[in-house]
Amino acid sequence: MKLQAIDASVTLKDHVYQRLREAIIDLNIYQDDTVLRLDERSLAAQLNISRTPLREALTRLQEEGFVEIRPRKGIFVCRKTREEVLEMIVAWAALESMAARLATRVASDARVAGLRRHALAHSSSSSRADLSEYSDANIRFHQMILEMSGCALLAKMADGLFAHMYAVRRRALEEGDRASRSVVDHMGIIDAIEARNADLAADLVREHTMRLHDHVAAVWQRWDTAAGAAP
Amino acid sequence: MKLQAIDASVTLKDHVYQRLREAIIDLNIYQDDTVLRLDERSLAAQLNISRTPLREALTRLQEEGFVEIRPRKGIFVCRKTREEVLEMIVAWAALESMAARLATRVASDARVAGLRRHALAHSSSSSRADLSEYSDANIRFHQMILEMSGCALLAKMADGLFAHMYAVRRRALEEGDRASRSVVDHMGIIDAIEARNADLAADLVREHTMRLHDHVAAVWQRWDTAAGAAP
DNA sequence: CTCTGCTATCTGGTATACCATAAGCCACAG
DNA sequence: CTGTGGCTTATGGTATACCAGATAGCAGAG
Repeated sequence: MKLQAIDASVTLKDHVYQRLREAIIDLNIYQDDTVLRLDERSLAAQLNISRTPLREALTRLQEEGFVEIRPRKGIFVCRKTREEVLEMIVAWAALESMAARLATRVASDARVAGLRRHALAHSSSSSRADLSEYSDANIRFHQMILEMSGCALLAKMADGLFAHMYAVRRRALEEGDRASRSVVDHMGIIDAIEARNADLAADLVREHTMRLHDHVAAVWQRWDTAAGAAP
Repeated sequence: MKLQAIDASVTLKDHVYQRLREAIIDLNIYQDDTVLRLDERSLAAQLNISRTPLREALTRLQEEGFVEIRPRKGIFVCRKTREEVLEMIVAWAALESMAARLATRVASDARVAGLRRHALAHSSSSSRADLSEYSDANIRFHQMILEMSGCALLAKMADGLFAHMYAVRRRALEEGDRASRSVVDHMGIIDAIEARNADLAADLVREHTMRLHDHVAAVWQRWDTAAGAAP
């Protein structure tokens, strides 16, 4: 008889953490009049657990910048300011640029071919109305580069940033003809990696991501007034 | 009458977190026969608090990779593998390289002058036996570049990496004539920033940090056998 | 009518009690 | 002597009780 091993390392607090994380990411907090207040007791009741594991999950979420816990005031989902978003994009550009550089050295030809295949398969959707699909494919493209670096930490750190930017990215891509420009950029990046040109690949990735940075900087001035220390 | 506002947002769990973090960083776990096991109850007794805030602090430390919590097994201080250390150095190079690039655009002449002053003040200690002092000054040098970027997130992310590398860096600098080479590198970096040469500054910083990467990769093969999933 | 101060209540912070699993020890059967 | 099964104990996981600050509403003094 063969039995599958049971993973006893998944605890309630881990489940709760993941659930809350997904829920918060799905919120699309920006511009909505969503209630950003979380109540420990009612959350615990909803999830049918006690406050203890819930609080440990919330601690993790605070650590990652998804929520802010103000003692005896409340727990609030964080609304990133424009400056914070811009800084996240800068950090992302830094990480992915390095990833592209490494990829030119360590990525197999097969992986590069796979990247090109992915980019080609989804390039058409940029011209269609289905920008949401293109947005997902676009994120995947960047994740693939990060994975091709062979450096798991780069990918992990970038993923942490991505999580905060799902809402942002959708909106950013929907404006102007950024999508088609994006396709051109992607092809250039793939060519550089394929040619094993480390400096060029790193430069192109950085410039590509920093274009999003400049775009966000130019388009969204309203944000910096939205959040901050409430009285 | 003027009174200083009281910061009521510092809670026990925050204190505990900081204490434990410092204690763990001071451990210099590598190569020691230090006990890596932490016991919740005895820790709580030592700190004279209950387990609840302690556990929340430990959750944060786990999130940051300082400890590993194995359900019903124990809490262990993490010993990074050689591969993990190398990846941290890569990520660090990525972040600081971008920081240097930004610094060439936004750092004031005064800040750059301050950086040069710092580097000059401590360059002599590299030839002396006091490598510990040089190591601290060296870390400070890199932090200054990160701060000069004006991007707080880059600095914050890099600091998270530094914390894990205090033990590593001390040892790395103590071998060979890396210290004197380091001084030369630093001056080149300062010159590039002063000349507002973004590409050069970014390249020099990256290459400088990646030299540490290659050094660690070459010197410490033993690590990759040390840690891992214990039975 | 207005302002002050009390109080009821809500919220997160902390302490404690209890639970389930893991691990080592030991007695007993073979 | 050896191996098995159960018991004891240690450990983290979870639930619950209690605490103190924060907040809003209300009553009474002015």
